[in-house]
Amino acid sequence: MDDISPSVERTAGPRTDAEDAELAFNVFAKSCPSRRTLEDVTGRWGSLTLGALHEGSLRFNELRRRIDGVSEKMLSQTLHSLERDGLVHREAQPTNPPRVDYELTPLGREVAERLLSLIHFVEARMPSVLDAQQSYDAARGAR
Amino acid sequence: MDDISPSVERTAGPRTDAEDAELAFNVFAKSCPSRRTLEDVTGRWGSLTLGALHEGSLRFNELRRRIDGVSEKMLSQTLHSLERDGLVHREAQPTNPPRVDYELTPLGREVAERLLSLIHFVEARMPSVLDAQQSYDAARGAR
DNA sequence: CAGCATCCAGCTTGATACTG
DNA sequence: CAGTATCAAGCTGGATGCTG
Repeated sequence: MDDISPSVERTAGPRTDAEDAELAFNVFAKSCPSRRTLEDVTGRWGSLTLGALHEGSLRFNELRRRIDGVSEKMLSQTLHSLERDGLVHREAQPTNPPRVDYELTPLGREVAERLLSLIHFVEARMPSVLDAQQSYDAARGAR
Repeated sequence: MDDISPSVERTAGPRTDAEDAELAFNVFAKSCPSRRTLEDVTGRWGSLTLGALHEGSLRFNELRRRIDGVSEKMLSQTLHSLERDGLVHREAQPTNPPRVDYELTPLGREVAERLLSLIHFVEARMPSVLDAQQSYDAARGAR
């Protein structure tokens, strides 16, 4: 029940490549690797990093300033994950002082586009969300 | 510099409503409320909950089973957040045993669509991601 | 069934200090 | 500049037990 290969629950019959991909990697299944990747992408710092890089390549400390509140450590860690997933490319120049640029890969760009669609939508609807929160808080727990 | 109202950095001049919304609520700013909401939406359990509810309304334990690995506590907490943000509607029937259905609000549905676009894309490209991970691991730290 | 309250292990995170 | 290393602390999240 806890098999190695990508989690799958299928019935039978032939399938298209598209079906295959979606069925083979199902985020709703606990042990599916797509879950980890989705978390890298949507995580607190991952989403903001991809969002920032969508506008163009940035250096380490530029990213740090752009993403208000991220620590050196978390940014470093986040960039490693995204690079490992093949979403971000790291370009280091062996100069002194060192200069390293980070930019999205083609795959990363596609991911970032979908992510930004979500981010922009949330930003645009914040007034509605804030209203809902006030109603909710007014109704129940003032805590 | 740490003001109360939604974080803004603008130059000047008139603006459209759309511009207004995007500029007023900027996730890249640490203290902007949109950041919290984005985290509710993209968080580990929030994203899966919205994804699951996109296919139709579900009861508490149906959700629990659907989202492999979520605990009672986390699901409960997640649903409260999403309800508070106005993305999920809770419909309780005062029967015995109790029956509670959760479903997306219109706003929640729009968010879920954008989220699912991202989720499906990631699922579909997992083979590429897995390849990238292997290359990365092979090159550097076998850790 | 649909939850809430409590406890606590441990992973994540943030400061700080140090390296190339 | 671009990170790594280390350590304390706090929050996340799981397990358990109970309520309506």
